[in-house]
Amino acid sequence: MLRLSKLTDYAVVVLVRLARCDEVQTAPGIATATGIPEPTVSKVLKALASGGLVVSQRGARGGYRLMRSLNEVAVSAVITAIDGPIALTACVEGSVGGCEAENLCPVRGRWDPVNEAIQSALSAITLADMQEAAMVRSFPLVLEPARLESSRLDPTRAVS
Amino acid sequence: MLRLSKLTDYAVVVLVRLARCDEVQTAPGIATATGIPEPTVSKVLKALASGGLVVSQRGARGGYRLMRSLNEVAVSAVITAIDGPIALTACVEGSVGGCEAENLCPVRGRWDPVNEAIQSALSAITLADMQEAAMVRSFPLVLEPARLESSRLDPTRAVS
DNA sequence: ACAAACAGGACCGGAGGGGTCCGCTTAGTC
DNA sequence: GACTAAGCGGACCCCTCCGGTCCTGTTTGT
Ligand code: FES
Ligand code: FES
Repeated sequence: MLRLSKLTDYAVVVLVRLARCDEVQTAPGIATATGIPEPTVSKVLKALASGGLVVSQRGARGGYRLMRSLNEVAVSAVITAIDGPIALTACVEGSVGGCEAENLCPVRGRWDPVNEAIQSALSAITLADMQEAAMVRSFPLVLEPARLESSRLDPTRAVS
Repeated sequence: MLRLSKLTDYAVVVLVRLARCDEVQTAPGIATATGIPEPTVSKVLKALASGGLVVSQRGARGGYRLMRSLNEVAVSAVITAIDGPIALTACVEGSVGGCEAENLCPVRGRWDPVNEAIQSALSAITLADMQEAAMVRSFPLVLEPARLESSRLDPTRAVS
């Protein structure tokens, strides 16, 4: 299902919340505002801070503050900050030793183009797009979508 | 890391192998040819058959055969057949009850555009592209890549 | 009738991720 | 200068999911 981690979802929630004012906001405050348990918020914010998406202010009256505005933050940046670099399979470039029978394998590193395509798509969407998406419902997908060739199979057609 | 399941990787291997001749090929045969353990090959082929990517011939002298040629099969079709419909988070359309505090949550279903973008990117790449990719190494990414804006952060720059 | 192959499950073990907690450091405040 | 409110870094556990295997039908050529 290509599921991305739930922490990334939380990260987006936190970032959007963080964008509502440019004052510093404490992790407990964000926790109560969003309903996400406080230790989890803390963990997410720590990851985002080390990823350079937010800046932290230590000490009393400390908290977190956005580093860039939402339309400067790509979704791929959030995913990278939380889940590490995007690597679809264990056999992408790097991590050479991970695969058994890699001399026989006929797809040595062929996922790389797919990987890059996804990264491109994710880099083209910013968090501002995402929050806009929920307001203008059923909007027609900002970036050029590379010609989605409508649904080859899957009779259930669960679009998600 | 946006990891996709290893079974999908195997599926691509199997499909590419299956394309080498249009005769039916048995699951044990493919297993020995690719080095993938036989029960796993069987499972993958079953999923692909139910997804409509291969057709099966039962009985003695049975086996599997490709239904479409490789350049007619999008990567998204393979992923959908193996891993089910692509759903980045638990909170995409459908599966309404899965999320706690969904009335508070400010990103209700905002992953949908991201989801569709990925699906578009994945639908634009066919298996033929993938096998071509490994031959013409470092090829410049067939589909228009929506302007990947080069690497905001991550000093390590692990591209994969 | 036999054998070879697929079909459709059940089943199990390990890895990974969500979630929590604790001790330490920093910096405002009184 | 002491206190306190926050972040920082890491260790930790538990649960879920996935990879991998196996077994019992069912089909079909020989
Ligand atoms: S599956 Fe790893 S190199 Fe092919
Ligand atoms: S996180 Fe599930 S609806 Fe927002």
